[in-house]
Amino acid sequence: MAERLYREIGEKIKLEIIKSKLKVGDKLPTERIYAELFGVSRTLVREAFIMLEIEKLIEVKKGSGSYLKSQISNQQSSKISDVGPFELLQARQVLESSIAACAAHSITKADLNALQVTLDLESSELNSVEKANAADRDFHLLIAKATQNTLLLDTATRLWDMRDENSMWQQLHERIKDSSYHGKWLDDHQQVFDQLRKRNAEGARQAMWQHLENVKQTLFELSDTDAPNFDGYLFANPQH
Amino acid sequence: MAERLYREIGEKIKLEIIKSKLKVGDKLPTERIYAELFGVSRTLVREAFIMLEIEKLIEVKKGSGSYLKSQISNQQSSKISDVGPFELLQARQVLESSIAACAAHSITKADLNALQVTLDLESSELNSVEKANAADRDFHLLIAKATQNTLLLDTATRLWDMRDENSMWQQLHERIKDSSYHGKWLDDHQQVFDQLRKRNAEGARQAMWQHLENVKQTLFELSDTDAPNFDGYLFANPQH
DNA sequence: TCCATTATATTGGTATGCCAAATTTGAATT
DNA sequence: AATTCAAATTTGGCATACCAATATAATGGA
Repeated sequence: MAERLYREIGEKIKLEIIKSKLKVGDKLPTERIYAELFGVSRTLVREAFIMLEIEKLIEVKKGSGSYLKSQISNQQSSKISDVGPFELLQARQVLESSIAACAAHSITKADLNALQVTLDLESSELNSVEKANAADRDFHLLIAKATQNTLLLDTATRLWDMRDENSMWQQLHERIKDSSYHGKWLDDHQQVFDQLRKRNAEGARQAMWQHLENVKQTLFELSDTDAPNFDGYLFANPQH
Repeated sequence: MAERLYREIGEKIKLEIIKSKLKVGDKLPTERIYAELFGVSRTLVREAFIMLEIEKLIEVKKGSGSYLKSQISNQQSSKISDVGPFELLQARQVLESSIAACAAHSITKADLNALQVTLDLESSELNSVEKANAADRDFHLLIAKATQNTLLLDTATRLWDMRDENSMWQQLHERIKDSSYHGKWLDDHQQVFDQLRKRNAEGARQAMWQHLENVKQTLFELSDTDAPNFDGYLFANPQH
């Protein structure tokens, strides 16, 4: 474990808030009260409050007190980051296919050149898993960047980074290393690129969708565990 | 202003990291060094470090030091929340239309019922702006929830909440109050609902796209300032 | 020379104490 | 009884001091 103490305190405070049924706008117990309650110094409670403040759950006002800013859900209480890899891929499929379609309208020659460079890098770095992975990330994020929309890039980045935080993905990633799937995905990337160069929005959407469909399929084959429930959407194509 | 000092220190540290060109994995200067550099106590630097840690930018290891966890972009450096309302709406249009299409596959009768209730609420609460606004939020987020995908709901929620943090939106919102646009948007919502009920994915996508197109159009009319650059995408329909 | 062991220094972790802003209280005044 | 204003209290802000874990340097034996 060896987790920093302020986090532990912070989680305890969240539970305390839930238990005492505080509503948005309500005043929280003071730092000193929590300190005594948990048997720690006020410094630690203060750090925990900062954590909650950064998470936008509370608002701290000097001389007045701290106030509940948004309702605490059980999800926020524990770790949200550990969603299944299939759920993550599905989200990426839905969102990134649209981002690719959007990018097809706004992509510039410079963007296309950058993508080309990344594609070349991917094909030349098939041996180094780390390099190939970085290039993979670049490819997807460059497309999001080509939309010229900060929030779309931000969304794509957030989803990608979640992948690396996901514990189950780590395990699956080990097996992907051994396989030769990066070669297959390279073809996928090439097709997405071709559609973008033609500025074909629907083609780009389709290609990106199919690419992530293939990734899901691969992951499915590699995982010996039972597949989580996809509600019949795993292999469904929204284009149909 | 009256912002809490640790935030200020945290931003300064981010700039300092960028200026010194630290890479992911590199070791940061110690808390004591920053404390002396900024002329504050180590406590404040420590609080700033906690802020960066919560933001997943750094990792703090007792007895060893703190390390850069992910590359700091200029966006994370300053306030990311203050993107233009049009950029935000464009992102919502791209993403939420796909989310609606996805939801059309997985939506349950219970979801549809909840949506119906929200629609009724919207039409009955046309006078109370606050209530109508809450219902509006519920409508959009219920659809995201109907995808059964945590991350899609999370994404939609994030985008919506950004709206309220956006300073320019606040001003525009004042004028929307006076207008009767909520009535028009109610029709849009009804159409989205109809497509979802028919489980028509492409219809839902189209309807949601058009709805947010209308919102953009309204905002465009209401804002007397020159429109930001949309790169010809503002009125483009990816379905074309 | 190399490796294991111990001592020292470095670095983050926690507690205590005092300061400043905000709030509350209550006495004085009308 | 209502209002005003100042003193006291409450509450978060910040700094200093010491503790504990880690890393590094020094030491000594093989």
